[in-house]
Amino acid sequence: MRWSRFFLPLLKETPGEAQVVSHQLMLRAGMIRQTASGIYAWLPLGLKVLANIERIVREEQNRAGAIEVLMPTIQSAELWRQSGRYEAYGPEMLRIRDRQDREMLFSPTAEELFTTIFANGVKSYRELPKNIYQIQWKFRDEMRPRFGVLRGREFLMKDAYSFDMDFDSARHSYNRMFIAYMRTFQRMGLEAIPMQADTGPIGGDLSHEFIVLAPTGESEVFYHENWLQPRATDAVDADDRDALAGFVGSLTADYAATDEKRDLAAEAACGEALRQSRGIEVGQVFYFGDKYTRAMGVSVQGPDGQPVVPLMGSYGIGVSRLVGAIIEARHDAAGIVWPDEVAPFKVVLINLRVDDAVCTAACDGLYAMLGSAGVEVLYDDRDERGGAKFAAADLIGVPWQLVVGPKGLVDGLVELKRRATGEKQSLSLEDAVAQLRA
RNA sequence: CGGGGAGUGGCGCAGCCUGGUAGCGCAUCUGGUUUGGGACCAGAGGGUCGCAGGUUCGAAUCCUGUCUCCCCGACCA
Repeated sequence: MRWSRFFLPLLKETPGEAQVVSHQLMLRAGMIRQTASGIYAWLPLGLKVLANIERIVREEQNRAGAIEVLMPTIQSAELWRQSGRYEAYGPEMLRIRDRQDREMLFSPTAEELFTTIFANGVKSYRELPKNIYQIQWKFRDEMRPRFGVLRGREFLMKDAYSFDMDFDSARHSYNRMFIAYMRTFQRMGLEAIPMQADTGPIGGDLSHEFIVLAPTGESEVFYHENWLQPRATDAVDADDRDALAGFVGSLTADYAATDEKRDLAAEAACGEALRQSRGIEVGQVFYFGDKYTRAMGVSVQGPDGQPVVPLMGSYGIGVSRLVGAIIEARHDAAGIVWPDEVAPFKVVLINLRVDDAVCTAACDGLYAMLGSAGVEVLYDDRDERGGAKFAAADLIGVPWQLVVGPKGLVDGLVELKRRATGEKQSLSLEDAVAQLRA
């Protein structure tokens, strides 16, 4: 993409509305614009990041055996009356009336609809287990939206729902999602800590929140310092029920809890190793048994011909929130530092002298070579001074900066710089392309 | 919802107390000089001061109402 043809409105100054660093950087880097309290428009750069996060989430869900669907955002109140939540959910649910004065709502979560769709399509125990998910916009009319996309009212969420015949199987479904979540966040460059958590309005008796440590986080969290070490998540066969249960058990052996679920005895056992900090919740997994299937009269036929009420879990990831959470965890004084897998581009090609025919020819050539090598490149072909280009490249946080100027070209060299570390190397054009291709 | 604060060109702000018809920096446009870490000179465009009502000869400024946004608290992916 040529910068001159892209839509990337950068801000030199921080808008007064933004208080936390991720919000400030998202506005300054031209990723989002606010349109109403807690509601954001996603501009091209932000959308590319959002799509990358979505892709990682999707790949890991699919890998864990979940099946993707897409539900409507607008749902009928009737559906929610069946579970009793239309009244119970309260003012956080945005209620709408259509032209026939029918009561509708903008979905804040989708247990009812998934349960209904499941019940319509699955009649036999032979078809279980099932785990179906979507990545869809939700709306929760929060009392106080804040911190940009970290607490928006409209937000993109991955929500998965598992259906099993018995507790052991349901527990396995839960564990599969648990490990998928660990992998998902690691791929985004985050160490998310699973913490025992309250189940809240969804209900149920087993739940973990996945928390990214950050000083701006809204949750107060307590954990054993062992959690500060990265965890291997590949070392288990997720299809082996006992092995996976053991693995998840060992992962959760170290204490970690949010402030609603503190265990003072466990904290005492941690001794000096107990840590307290703030965190951002990026995902939550719940097991809640037959809460919805029973309320909504859902059953499948068991092996003996008798009806069995399936047991459910639900699993959420805050996809749009992750954009903010990653920035909170990965930035410096100059701007964002994207982890490779979520970066909107792999490299910024910086043409230091667009007025210099040799320099521009070299850049155009590099742009073409990188393009045909399949490298996602943002080509800064704007008529700006070097300093402005470096500052802009640092702000948007693309992992590599390929700097091309007449001085280096005298010796046939360009400079390849790593955004995260500031390491620079001088290379020939061909070597630079080869390195970026790798 | 309770408590606090703010709405003035695209962004950041001053002016308001003590009414006299709007200003600064950045950004934008034109011309020129420049160009390896946010250039310089000259010129230009752009604002019914959130909205409505009131007071006054006259309102960004005073009064009333209203809308929106932000911050702190109780709730949540």
